[in-house]
Amino acid sequence: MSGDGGWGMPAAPYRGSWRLAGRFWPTVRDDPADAEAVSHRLSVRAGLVRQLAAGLYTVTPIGLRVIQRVEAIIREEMDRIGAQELLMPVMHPAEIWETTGRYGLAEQFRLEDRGGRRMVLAMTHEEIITWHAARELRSYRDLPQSWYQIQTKLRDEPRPKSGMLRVREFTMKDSYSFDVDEPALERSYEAHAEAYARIFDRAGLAWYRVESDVGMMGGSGAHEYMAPSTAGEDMIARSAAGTYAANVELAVSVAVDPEFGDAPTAPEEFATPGIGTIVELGAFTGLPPARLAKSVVLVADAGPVLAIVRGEHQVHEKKIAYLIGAHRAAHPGEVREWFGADPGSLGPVGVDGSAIRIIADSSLATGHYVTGANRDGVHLRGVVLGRDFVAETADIRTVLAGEEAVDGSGPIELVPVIEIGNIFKLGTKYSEPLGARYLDEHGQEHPIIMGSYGIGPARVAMAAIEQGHDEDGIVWPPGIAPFDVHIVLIGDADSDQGRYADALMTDLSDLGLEVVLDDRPALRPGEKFVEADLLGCPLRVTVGKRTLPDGPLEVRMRRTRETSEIPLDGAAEAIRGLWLGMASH
RNA sequence: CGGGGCGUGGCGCAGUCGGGUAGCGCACCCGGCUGGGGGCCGGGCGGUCGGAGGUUCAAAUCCUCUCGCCCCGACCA
Repeated sequence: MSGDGGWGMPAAPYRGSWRLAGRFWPTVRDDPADAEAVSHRLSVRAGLVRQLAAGLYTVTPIGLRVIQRVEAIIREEMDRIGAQELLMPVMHPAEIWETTGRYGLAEQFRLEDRGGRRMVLAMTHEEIITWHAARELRSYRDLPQSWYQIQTKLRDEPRPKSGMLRVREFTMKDSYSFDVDEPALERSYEAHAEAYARIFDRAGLAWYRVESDVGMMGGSGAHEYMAPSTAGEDMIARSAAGTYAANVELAVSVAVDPEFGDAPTAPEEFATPGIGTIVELGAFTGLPPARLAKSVVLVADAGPVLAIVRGEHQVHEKKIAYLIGAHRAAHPGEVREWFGADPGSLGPVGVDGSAIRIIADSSLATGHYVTGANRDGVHLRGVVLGRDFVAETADIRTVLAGEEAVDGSGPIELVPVIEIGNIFKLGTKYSEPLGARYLDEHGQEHPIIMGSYGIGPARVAMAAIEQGHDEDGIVWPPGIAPFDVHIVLIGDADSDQGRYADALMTDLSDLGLEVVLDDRPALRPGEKFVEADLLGCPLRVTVGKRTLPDGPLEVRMRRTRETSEIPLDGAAEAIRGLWLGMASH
């Protein structure tokens, strides 16, 4: 499911070529002190962005070219599937958000206008677009519709970080589909999935599509588009063959069973003085973690819960939350009151299931385990689920690298990723409360079935930097580079070389390439080369005194650093040929 | 919101422990040399040390409060 480029054709609209002299292009020699992520460091150093405040960035003219190329690709591919661009306000009346119960969310910026009317700043636009749909779409004849916009969104992030990767104000492409029923939604969803594959391929990213969390509110399906990067905040689990891929928030796997040996006919007590952790217990018993059971006490609204996973696993917060709702860890005093022992010696045997809900991870269904005996310093061996204690079984564990994919496609690897997009079957989550309904051919009223689909253009750009850079700077994929060709002029603009470089820029532009000509006066050649490497356009052409009068012209590929020398005669066509060769791989 | 770190010319930093006239590199300005990988020589401009209050003869340095930014965690596109 991953893309490796291709589709490198420059996106419309053609935005022209630049002479660099006099342009605002604030490069930086040193890494900014507060930047950690590669994309953060390089986007600042290459003069693409400047920070205003935490999570608030200004995009420079040259940075904007990249963003606009990403957006142009998005527009082409959205239009191709028949989606229609519109634009909605960033500021909304609070009442609409109250209708769906989303007024007052922590990340929501809220304000009042001069008349004291409560307003919110857009985190997203489901409410607004559904409000319009409710007024305009009445009949099955009006459906399906797909509407999209590229618009500023604001979220009061608790922790902005990593430059443009996690910010409080950002541009997002979001589309919304309106359909008569689930099969129709499925078609809209698949159309978006195809568009997204083309978009991320054209942007030159390596990416995965993974199953994602639909949240506790339901929704019938969702996928996220993930660009692998160590700067990523998310983690996906993926099989070697790639047929299984999911966000770790819902990833499942087949745990690898250890050699259990024969179980004793009944649990046997043994003393474990001073043992309080799985690591200590493993060392003490000489058993691998997979033969130990870890008991975790949680407190949900409905009461205490004993969650049991194997020693090598962790209780997965979200998975357990699906079962028990909001919860917290039990206090030590509560644990002692309910179990008669400290957290280091807990276990399910003998626990009153009517007072304490017991949930065991499904990996415990086979084998026999060492558990706490609910007496300090005492454990039990040979504990068997179903024989020695009763528990609900469910998948409540985190996935571990090396476990088997559930579809049998091999061992799981965990990959850090940047989320660059998502597609989500909303169903009637918004159409119901906002009254978006249509009449079918029999005059029956139904709620409109919706989907929503997002992409963060700046994240696409930052992910491209994360995936494409070297020690000298950015290595843009051809599809979204700020320019296709970077001409380094060594010498004055008013010289034979200068005039040649200018003419070459014109020729290349006429062939459909976007060119930046570094005609800045009084800069050392070395500075121009260094900054060209930093900016990372796919091709660099050097025009200097060696070039004229007879050539050759030196052309260098940024990615491979390969230099080729081409004759002056037909140079523009030859450069275009090189560019096409790069862009199609 | 919990934990940690940092705020000193435009940028990167030293000076803070052990109070005593604010320093370095780069950038910038002027002159010259240079001109294919952030070049060289000479001469300059520029900060009152995030902010407020306090201690002291004296505060970048000590104390209190406060603002901002970064990183880890929790949370999220």
